[in-house]
Amino acid sequence: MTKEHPGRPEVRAKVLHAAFLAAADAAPGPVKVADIARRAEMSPGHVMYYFQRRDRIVAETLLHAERELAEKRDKQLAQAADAGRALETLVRLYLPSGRADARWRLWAQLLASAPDDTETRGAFAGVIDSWAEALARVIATGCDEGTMTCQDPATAAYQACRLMDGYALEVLMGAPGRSRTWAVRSVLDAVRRSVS
Amino acid sequence: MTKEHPGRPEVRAKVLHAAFLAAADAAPGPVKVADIARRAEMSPGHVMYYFQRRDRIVAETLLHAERELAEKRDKQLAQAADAGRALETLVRLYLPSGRADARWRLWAQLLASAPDDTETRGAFAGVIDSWAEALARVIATGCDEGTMTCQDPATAAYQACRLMDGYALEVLMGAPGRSRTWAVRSVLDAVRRSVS
Amino acid sequence: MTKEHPGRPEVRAKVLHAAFLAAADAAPGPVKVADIARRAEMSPGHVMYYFQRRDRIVAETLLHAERELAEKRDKQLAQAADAGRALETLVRLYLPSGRADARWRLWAQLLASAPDDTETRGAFAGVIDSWAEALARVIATGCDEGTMTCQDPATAAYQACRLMDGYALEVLMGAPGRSRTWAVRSVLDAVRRSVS
Amino acid sequence: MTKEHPGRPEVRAKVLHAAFLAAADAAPGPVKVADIARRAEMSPGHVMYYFQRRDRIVAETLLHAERELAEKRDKQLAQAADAGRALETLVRLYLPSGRADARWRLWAQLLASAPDDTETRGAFAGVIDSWAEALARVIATGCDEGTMTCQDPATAAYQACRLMDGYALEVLMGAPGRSRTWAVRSVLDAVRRSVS
DNA sequence: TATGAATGAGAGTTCATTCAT
DNA sequence: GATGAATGAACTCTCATTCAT
Repeated sequence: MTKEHPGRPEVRAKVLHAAFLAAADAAPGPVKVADIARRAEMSPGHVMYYFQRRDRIVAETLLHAERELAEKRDKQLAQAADAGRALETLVRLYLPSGRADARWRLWAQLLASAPDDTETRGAFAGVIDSWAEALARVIATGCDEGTMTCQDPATAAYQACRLMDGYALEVLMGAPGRSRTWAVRSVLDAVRRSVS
Repeated sequence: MTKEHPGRPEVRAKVLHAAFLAAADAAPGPVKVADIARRAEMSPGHVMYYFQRRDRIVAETLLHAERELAEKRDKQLAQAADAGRALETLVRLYLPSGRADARWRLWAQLLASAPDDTETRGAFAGVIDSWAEALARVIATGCDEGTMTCQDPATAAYQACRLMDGYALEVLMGAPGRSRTWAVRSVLDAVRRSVS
Repeated sequence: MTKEHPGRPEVRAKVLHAAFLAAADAAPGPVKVADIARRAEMSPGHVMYYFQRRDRIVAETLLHAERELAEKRDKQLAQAADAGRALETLVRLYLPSGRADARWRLWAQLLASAPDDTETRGAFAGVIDSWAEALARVIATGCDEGTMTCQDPATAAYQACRLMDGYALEVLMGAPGRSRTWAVRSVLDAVRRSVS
Repeated sequence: MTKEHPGRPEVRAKVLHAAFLAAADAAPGPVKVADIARRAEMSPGHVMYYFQRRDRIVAETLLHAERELAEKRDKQLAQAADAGRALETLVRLYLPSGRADARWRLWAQLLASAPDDTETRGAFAGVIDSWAEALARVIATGCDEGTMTCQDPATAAYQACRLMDGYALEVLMGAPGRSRTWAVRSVLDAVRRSVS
């Protein structure tokens, strides 16, 4: 899916990185091609040469960011001392860092004009599920360790991810008191209880 | 807060209604003032005369829609035969009808460029909390009836709402298999289990 | 000329006064009807009922302001101890108080879109000339008093007025150092020298 | 200051030229971007790509026109047979050609909404002063030639320029009898007398 | 590949003016 | 006379996208 694209992959990556940074910026609305180009130190025309439509940039940036984060996540989970620590790690990685979290801003932009083609939608579904699967493995490990109890880790994990989504929205909206710290604690409380 | 606005309140309501309908439309991106005006059968200038900034329309439309839905919700909950039915009613009202659900599209647009002023943010926080409170009452009733068990209805209700948010996002993204029906069933399952 | 206008003259005067105040306001551009209406504590529609076109308001406001100022001027000149004092009085009244001087701002707006009809233009020519005539009388008096020397007071006065116009523009442009004080002193110097 | 602008300088010049022509047009009010674009045979968007704000176009157009005129002026002054001719040349170049003089219309528009930033104001002050300096040189030359007498050419020149400003306003207002010819003659009379 | 000038459609917004009440 | 809602025409400005070089 990332194959058969024009241009050198390294340049594409540079654009994607630039778009990610641009998303975190003060600008509340959609990321602008010109902003991305400036950050990537190339011309807008060149950016468009790589990604024909602007929304592709947004979509692929998010996809790229999620893939990188998934790698990081799996690496950290593998190094976690126990399932409890792993759970905490995962939650911290998943939830937004605050109102300006680039990854979640991209999600919001994507939602505001959800892509039409099923292929892209499928790719995002995969990304979403990968978190649930990772969490399921953590829970399963916890069960093996005897620190957690769960009859259906897959379902529990999936629902925990949906719960995190909900808390993420609260953080993004930035209502008073809905900070990242609050969200992390709330989610951890809820998930721990559900697997105890 | 909604007071002291220029123009007759009935016309404001008409605009709000038009904006709501416009949001549900095929149009992928943000609602356009011209679209709203056309639906309300007035000129764009007139629309701007009532709401000086476009984002105010979006915000107030969602607020208005939520208030109306809250009324409907409370009415229906009052008429529910028992807490079980009430729960189902609430979940069905909360979750999006599908990818084109106007209310949830407005939420998405709002998230994509979250308002800066704390006042507006506070208003939305209130709207969000009102659902949790309603659900808490349902759960409390269920406990009284003996059909539910819950030590902390408020927290359980709040988390159930966040869970619904997460499922709502899935429906909005429209991945294959993530239909409204699936979401309703999944949420009901989860919530019932948590209060049993 | 001020006759045969619709509406009570007192209301017209109120509008004119409001427009004058509005011109002095922070707003750099042309005075807006809505601003005038707000200050006059009436509706925009009502303002338009009195003055059919916006530019008429501007023109009549300036005319009105000039007439009032002319009255004030003549009164003060009559009370002046001698021609020297009278000269100073006149110059101080004529020159702008600063960058936000309402009267001069109105002149600037008028210049930016000079009226087409000869009648209005004639009225303004009259206003302009009235200053020259007043100054001519001052100079003549000075000659009588023996404190000034001038063979052609009318011409000298007219040119002095044009000189003041030029200095007024400098003050309006607000270049560093071009303050009202500087303008007053410069003009007085020049005029005194020319009639000595 | 004029450097580091986007776009080729030749195109910028074309826009400036178009804006200058547009200012002279029948249109009474401020120059419109669309008019400029049409004359420059480009799209409004393109015009905005070169000058991000409309008022910059006005300001830079006038600045550009003044610079060109200054060049022309200095060239003609250098070729003038004597100071008397030079004086006449300068006055003719400075005064408006009539009510529709583009340069003076731009000045009027600028005055009607004087720029806020000191930098721009400084640039205009420079332009204004350059005329006074040129005239001062003419007068100095006249003194050398023995055809003029003046103890302080700088001040005399500055005041002569202010006098011309005043006459220019009269021509712009277009009162009956206030033609360019009249203004030229009047100014020349006055200035000659002051340096004789 | 790479540039960045050029486009053009269209967005939001403003505002004088009108008109029903 | 008086209101202020309603209009609609314009205007400036933005921005993804294209294209000649």
